[in-house]
Amino acid sequence: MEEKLHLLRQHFEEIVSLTDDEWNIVKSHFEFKSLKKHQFLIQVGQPVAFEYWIIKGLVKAYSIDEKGKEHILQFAMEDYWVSDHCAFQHQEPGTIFVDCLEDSEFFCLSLENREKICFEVPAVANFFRIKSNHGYINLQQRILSLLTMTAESRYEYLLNKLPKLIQRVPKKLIASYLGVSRETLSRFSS
Amino acid sequence: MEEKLHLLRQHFEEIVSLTDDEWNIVKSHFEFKSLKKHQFLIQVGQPVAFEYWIIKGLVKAYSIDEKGKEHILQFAMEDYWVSDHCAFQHQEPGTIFVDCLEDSEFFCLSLENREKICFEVPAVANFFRIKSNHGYINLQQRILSLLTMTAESRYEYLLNKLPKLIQRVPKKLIASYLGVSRETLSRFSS
DNA sequence: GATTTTTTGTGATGTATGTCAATTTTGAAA
DNA sequence: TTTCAAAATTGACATACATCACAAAAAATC
Repeated sequence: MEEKLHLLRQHFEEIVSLTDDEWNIVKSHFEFKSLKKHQFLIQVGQPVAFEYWIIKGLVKAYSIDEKGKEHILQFAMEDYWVSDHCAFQHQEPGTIFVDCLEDSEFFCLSLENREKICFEVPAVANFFRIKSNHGYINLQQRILSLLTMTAESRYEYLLNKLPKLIQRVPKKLIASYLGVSRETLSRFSS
Repeated sequence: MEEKLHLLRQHFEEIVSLTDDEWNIVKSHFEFKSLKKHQFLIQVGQPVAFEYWIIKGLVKAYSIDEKGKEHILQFAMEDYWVSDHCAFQHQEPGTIFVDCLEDSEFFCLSLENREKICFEVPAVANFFRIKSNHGYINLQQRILSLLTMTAESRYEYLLNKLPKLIQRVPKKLIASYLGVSRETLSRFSS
């Protein structure tokens, strides 16, 4: 476990510096969790007690529409954060599903604990501020890609941006992430 | 000007508390700017020196594709923040345009000053952290709406969510925000 | 290793939405 | 008030992509 916590510390220290004392405060506010492939991290209607940092593994966050079709909001793997941020932030029942595409391990942070360490250790507030800002920028780019690009060029773009991901994830899920039917994706060239 | 700064303070204090001393530090790091309708706040290829909090007015943030078509990333009005966050964060040339749909006034915050007040006044780091988080949640919902909803229901949804905006903005811009042609939007019922 | 399930590929067909063009309406400027 | 430019509407037609159906391939499970 010490090794895993060390990875988390590295993750923080990519953005901000922490003293050993600060780190000891921070790390004591996380819980460990491990799930097998196909198990759920978050479900619609259930409480969303945590934000999760992924130690290892791969998950998908998605919603299901009236017709039962799955729409993927995010893939998240090692070193990513994932949650139903909306439900988590407002402490409301989940609005999306998150489940494991591979056996996965997480460090879990409750809202209470997050606010606690953000106010006790200012560097942590800055860490999450900067992380959240990066996330915002990413989502803006995804929105632009949905507005400006054809399904095929979104696919090419993703192939370039996250080639490793494509290999770990069935194409029908990639299709669902891109907002295109799996049949159409299958007709694309590369 | 004191009145306008007071609005900004209120904006911060909706999320975090600030002592008078803290506020004096914070406010000294903002600059005032005023633009007329049709003037640019940010242009592609130009430096993006600031993030802007809108005191009054209305702007659109958009990119222009190879065919010269405009795609609206965001409308921003009173009490909103706007910038080319990506270019701003990395201090690179702008990748989008932001211009005024109405005469507008702004408080401007440089990257250097933002980082300064975030590290000098922890409450400010928390303010931006929480704001950024809210922004992230909003963008996630917009992505879901682009993935799951038809153009028509996205329009209805927007009518409900931001009725005031619709009245201040020509429909062809709404169309561009929704990712639909103005002709198609014009054929929708309500 | 055999069997079942999941994933992928491909054809035929339907549909939402885009594009082009012309007209009307609205609103801003003089 | 008149004039002019921008915005909105409407029709005809084009197209990217969805859907349905079925078959093949690959992967998971027993």
